Amino acid sequence: MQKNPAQCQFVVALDSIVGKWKPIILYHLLQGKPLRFNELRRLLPDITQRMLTLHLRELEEEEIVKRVVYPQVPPKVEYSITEYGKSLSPILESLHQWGVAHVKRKQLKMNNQEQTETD
Amino acid sequence: MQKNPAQCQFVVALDSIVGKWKPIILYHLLQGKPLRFNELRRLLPDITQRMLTLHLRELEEEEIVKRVVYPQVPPKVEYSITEYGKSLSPILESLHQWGVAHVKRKQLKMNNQEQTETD
DNA sequence: CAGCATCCCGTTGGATACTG
DNA sequence: CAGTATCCAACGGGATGCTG
Repeated sequence: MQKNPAQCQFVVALDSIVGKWKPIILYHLLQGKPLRFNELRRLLPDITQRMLTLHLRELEEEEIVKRVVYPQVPPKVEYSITEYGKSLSPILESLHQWGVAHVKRKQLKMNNQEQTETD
Repeated sequence: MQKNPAQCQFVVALDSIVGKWKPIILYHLLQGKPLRFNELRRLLPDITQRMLTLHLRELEEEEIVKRVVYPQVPPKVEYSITEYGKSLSPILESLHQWGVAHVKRKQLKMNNQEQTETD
């Protein structure tokens, strides 16, 4: 790892965001409504139970996500974004926008290529 | 991977940034001055040649970084940020700031914990 | 100088089965 | 419902040696 502390903090921030499903989990929780475990599963059709659990635990550890267990049968657990977690919102937002633009750019390039190929 | 296209773009953006050394490489190139391969190595003392090459190639592929080869002996290759690549700057900047704040927060918490333990 | 090739290992994530 | 446990595959990344 890089020694220079001024440069290392990128990584710290990225660690909280990186993980195959973390951005999407955060996206849904940032909508504001607390979500139950299986609600999240439904929103992320391809995630495995295991990964959902792991990622949620990590986000909880960073205090980005809050986990509330309702002591009842059948069990009910709700996940929500913390106030602190909301501070990630602008970053996610800019990442998202940049991503959209980036994809468009790539597609444009692809089209131009086909164009010149068929010329 | 998530099917919903509106949510997928996070990942696209992250892909361009993620990689153990990419943020730090970008940080240096965003200073504006073109850098030679070995200059970058010196700035990232712990990176291996292999990883520097791989990451630079990926960034080049995304047109975030421009690679210029000077046909001379010994070879000289300069890497610089593209105009397009500069559009990542605000994102990197916010990530950095969030990272700094996040570390401070963690340290504060650690200190408080020691405090209560020794009470 | 600026790489590429090869081999290797640890981590991340996936598949599946089981449980309070 | 909301998880755990176990096993396994893929990939990112590291170490080392060679080259135009």
